Amino acid sequence: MTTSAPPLSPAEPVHVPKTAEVVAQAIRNQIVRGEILEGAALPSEAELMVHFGVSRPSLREAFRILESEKLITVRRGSRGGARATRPDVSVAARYLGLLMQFDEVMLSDVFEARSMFEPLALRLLARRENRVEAAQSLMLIIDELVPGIDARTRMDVWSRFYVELFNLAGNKTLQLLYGTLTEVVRHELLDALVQQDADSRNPNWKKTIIKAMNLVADGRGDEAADYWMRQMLLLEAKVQQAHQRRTLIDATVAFA
Amino acid sequence: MTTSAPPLSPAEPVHVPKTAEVVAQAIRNQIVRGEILEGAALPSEAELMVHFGVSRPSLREAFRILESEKLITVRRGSRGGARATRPDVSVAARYLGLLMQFDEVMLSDVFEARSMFEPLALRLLARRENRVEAAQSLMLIIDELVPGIDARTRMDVWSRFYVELFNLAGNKTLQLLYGTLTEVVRHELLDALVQQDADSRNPNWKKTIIKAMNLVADGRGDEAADYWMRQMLLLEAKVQQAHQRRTLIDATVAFA
DNA sequence: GTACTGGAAAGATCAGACCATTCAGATATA
DNA sequence: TATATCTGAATGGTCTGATCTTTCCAGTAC
Repeated sequence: MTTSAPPLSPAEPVHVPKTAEVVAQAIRNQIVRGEILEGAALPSEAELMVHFGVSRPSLREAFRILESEKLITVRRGSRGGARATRPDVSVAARYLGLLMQFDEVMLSDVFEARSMFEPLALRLLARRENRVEAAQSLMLIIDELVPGIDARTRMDVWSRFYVELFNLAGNKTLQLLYGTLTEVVRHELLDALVQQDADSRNPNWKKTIIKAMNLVADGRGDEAADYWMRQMLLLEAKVQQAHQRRTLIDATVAFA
Repeated sequence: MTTSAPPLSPAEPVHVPKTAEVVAQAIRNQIVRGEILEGAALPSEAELMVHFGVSRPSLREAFRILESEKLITVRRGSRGGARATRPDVSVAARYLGLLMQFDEVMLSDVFEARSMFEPLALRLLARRENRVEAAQSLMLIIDELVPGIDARTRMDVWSRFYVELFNLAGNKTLQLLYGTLTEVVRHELLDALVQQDADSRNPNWKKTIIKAMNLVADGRGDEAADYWMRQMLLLEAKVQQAHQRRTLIDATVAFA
């Protein structure tokens, strides 16, 4: 007799992994787990082929995947081959940027989100024991913003400031996300700063920072955050005009 | 005569793009720019080979890259081929997860960051004109949290609540980042909820939400955010114990 | 009209070849 | 002896061609 088949749900297309994916996954795991150290060389293509029992094209497809994830870099020539690499936020930023382009996210939207992160860092920092020294070291960075330096250098200083801010704040996740967002709008940031040059020398920026840092050092994180956010909103108002209605897709040189 | 070479900076190895990368980039651009619509089929391998003037292996390497980015899906058989796909946060989440594993980010760190996002959404929402209706619709979702439902369903309700919260808040970037973070800790979230089941029926959760929503509807976003955050810190204290010192790498089945 | 079946379309994988790059050691030269 | 140059081996980059597998569609039998 034939037992009638049980009713099935609508159909769920299972993804059959291709050889390259499987191989890439295996290598990825080894790297992430630390079994292959950063900078260490992987076996040669020939060895990996026999190890995984796959042909060269399949192995190379796996390499391309891992390369696009910046997990490996491949060099040719003698003593060449694949080496494990430390991935950075640029990859995550690329994908987030992609998603944002699909969603037609506006630049102003990204800047808004970014400016909401900074107060979070201030709050966290104000809760830490080393807040006084932290605030001081941050002000040291800001001190480098002497009048007359060019936009490029200014951006570097600001970058270092924020990296250090989130670093001291102590939440690595926030730090990563902020870094990713910054990477997404990196070009626009530079533009904004260049434009700012035309506007003013903005010496009162330092005062803003100093006041916020003092609040942090006093452990008054909420006030620091509020103050910072209000100041940022003022800046945003300016930047918004420049980025009004612009989406990421307009801004991206699209990896060209 | 030989002019002496000018002094060079330390040496910056230029990345020579491989054929597959170039092809992948070209296709990616077409997809992102909307020249290839979601779900639309790309030309067959044979056609793309002549179009880009590359061999089959190179083209296939490009396919693997795009596939790993969820920009295309490839089906075999008659009427098969590559089709454009809408990428989702899972890809970004995978990479962020990778980075976090490298940095040995603790789970508690991710949860902390995640819980700092929600107040941001409340603040934004309280500034919007439709805040009253928004708060009401959000409470409708929370109403589904009747006693006795299982953890899986509860997580779905919570997911919908947060998706809708960030949706109504109006900042797509924040929404994306929150979604990404949630994806990163998806498994642990379910665990946490299951554990919660053992703890209590927590009927006072609803009260918390209702109070926060009322504050939002009143346009008192700061208070709502503060209140929410305080409540969340209480929860975190519990969850922290479970996740104490655990890094993402412990938690990840590592794409296995 | 329904169920089965054969073929065509298209990707998955492999095998082998040849080219290009890089480094190290050998060689030649000052 | 020291330095510059050459040469070859190692290794990845790319291509050509072939075979296997999956999938759909149309034709055929009942």
